[in-house]
Amino acid sequence: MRQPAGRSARRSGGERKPREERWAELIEVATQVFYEKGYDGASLQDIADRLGMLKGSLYYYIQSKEDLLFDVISAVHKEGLAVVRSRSEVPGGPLERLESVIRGHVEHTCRNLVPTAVFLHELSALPVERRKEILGSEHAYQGVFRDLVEQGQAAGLVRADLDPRLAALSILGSTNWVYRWFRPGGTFTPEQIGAEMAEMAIRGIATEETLQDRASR
Amino acid sequence: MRQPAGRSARRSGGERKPREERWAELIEVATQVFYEKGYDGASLQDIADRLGMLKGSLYYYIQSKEDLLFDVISAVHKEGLAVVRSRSEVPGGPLERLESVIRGHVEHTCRNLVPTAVFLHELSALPVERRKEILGSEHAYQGVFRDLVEQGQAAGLVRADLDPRLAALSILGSTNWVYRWFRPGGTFTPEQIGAEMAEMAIRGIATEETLQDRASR
DNA sequence: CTGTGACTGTCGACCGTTTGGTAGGCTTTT
DNA sequence: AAAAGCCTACCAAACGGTCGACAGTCACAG
Repeated sequence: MRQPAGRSARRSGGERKPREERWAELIEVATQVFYEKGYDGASLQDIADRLGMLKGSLYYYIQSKEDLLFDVISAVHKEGLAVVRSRSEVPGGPLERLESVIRGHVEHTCRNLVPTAVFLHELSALPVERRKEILGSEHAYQGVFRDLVEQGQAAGLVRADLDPRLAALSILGSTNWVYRWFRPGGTFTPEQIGAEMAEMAIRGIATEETLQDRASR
Repeated sequence: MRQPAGRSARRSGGERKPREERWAELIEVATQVFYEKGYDGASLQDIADRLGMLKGSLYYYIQSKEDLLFDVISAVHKEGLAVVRSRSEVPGGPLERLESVIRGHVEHTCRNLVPTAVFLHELSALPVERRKEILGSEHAYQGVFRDLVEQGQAAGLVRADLDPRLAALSILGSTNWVYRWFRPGGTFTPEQIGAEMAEMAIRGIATEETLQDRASR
């Protein structure tokens, strides 16, 4: 437990804040700590320390450590999915929509690096039921990508011999991997990454004719 | 600790095996347990239980829990890197080599799902120094892919406006993501996945002329 | 063929620390 | 005076790790 100084240190920091404000801080700090140490490697002590409160006090806000991870993850997931879903309904053909989805997804990942990393990396620390509660029984993200690929095939824009599930997983792989190497202020901007990845993805699945049409525009 | 029955149960399983054999078992079991529970989530007790021995006995083989993870990870990594490196020197042009690398990488991942997953997922549980000891100071995998892309550009086969690092990361992303969804006996075979991913990747980075040449072959 | 001693692999009990979690009381705000 | 926010003090369990004891195995001497 190791309280800094059980004896002499009376109510040291102990700032009192309204519930909502503290809750926001809690989520933020927990996200950061889970990011740095992983869910199992992080202790409630770590989180409490950084908030300037005692471990026991956390239970005024949460019911369990697991709940905390759940809240962190489900928040990012909801947000990310909203971005992707809205982009998938943008005006234009399937390929324009796919491009928009990829760019949006990548940019959102880069701008929310820490929460996204926790989502992608620590989801497996949740028990299956709670995982499903977040993802839906069918993987939602995957579905958006796959649908767009299928629409592209229906319109003759995407190679017909391609398995749409595989294509979706491939694209999702390259975009989801971004959280492993992107660093803000690094060589690339989120927009650059999004744009180039979208371009590669679309060229990867398009028919030759589609590519020529796009080139001559 | 909870020994099954400290009193009555004399040497229960306690099979005695030669060092090498046990070591192999240990690595295998540890890999599996790390896969299922994650490094921090797994306890030496879990591993010992599955080996039919006591926790303390593990220290006849290892110096620390961390060493165990290190050994598990560095083994897969060495193997995987060897596959990729050898494939990168296959006869043919840069694109043929890239295709071979991607196929080899994906197939190796699928056929060594569990160790690969531990490598990709738990590497971050190692302290930085030991991580570098495995990866080399420059990320080796990434280098192989990037080099091939650059060679492709030099030969005019790959779009010149593409950043080779970004292209490498994109390809590596889609292939490394495979460990998250592939299941043996599922819809796709490793060969299928490797082939389709290679095709998508190459089309994604190639110039229009290259694609037409390939199509007319 | 037997006796002996060194070695090897495992046990069993233990240590100090940390963990997630609980309960009741104190203080500040409303 | 009630409610909200946080602290103190505690718990049982689990963790990684240590260490002396000891049984089974094997090589070799007699």
